[in-house]
Amino acid sequence: MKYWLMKSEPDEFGIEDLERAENQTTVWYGVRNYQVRNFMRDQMAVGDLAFFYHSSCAVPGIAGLAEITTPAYPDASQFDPESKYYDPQAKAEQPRWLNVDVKLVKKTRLLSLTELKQYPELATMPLLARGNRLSVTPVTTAEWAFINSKL
DNA sequence: GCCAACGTTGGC
DNA sequence: GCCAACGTTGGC
Repeated sequence: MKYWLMKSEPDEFGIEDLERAENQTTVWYGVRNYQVRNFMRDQMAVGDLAFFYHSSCAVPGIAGLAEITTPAYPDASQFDPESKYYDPQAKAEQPRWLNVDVKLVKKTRLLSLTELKQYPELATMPLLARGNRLSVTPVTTAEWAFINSKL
């Protein structure tokens, strides 16, 4: 099993939205970055766990834990001209973009980015690397355990 | 295949 | 709202 960190803007979809969602599950759609798509396609598996991270907000940080509940499958929004994630170059017979479903495991206290940066144990996390913009990044077993001990 | 221009992300 | 960082696009 692998561990991940998945970013979402709480103004768009936050941990409370996941809590309220049917089955406390949502489609993690809208990924339009090849590296992230490949993570989902090649490395993610059902049962993997993820930190649910709030980005682009007043206090960015980890807000909860979630579980991957499906393999990667085609992201429907790429075919929807009404969607802001519409990709006119995506073809139904060869979808370009994939998504997975995630289910809430639990809401946690908000472990802020500021606090994450204070732990030397976490210094090598891609999240904390300069200029990192990936919305999904891998988390090591050690990082997963360490962060959980602080939640 | 190079690389400048452009768009997006995301912390501050 | 600013701006650094980075990915993508498109002209050549």
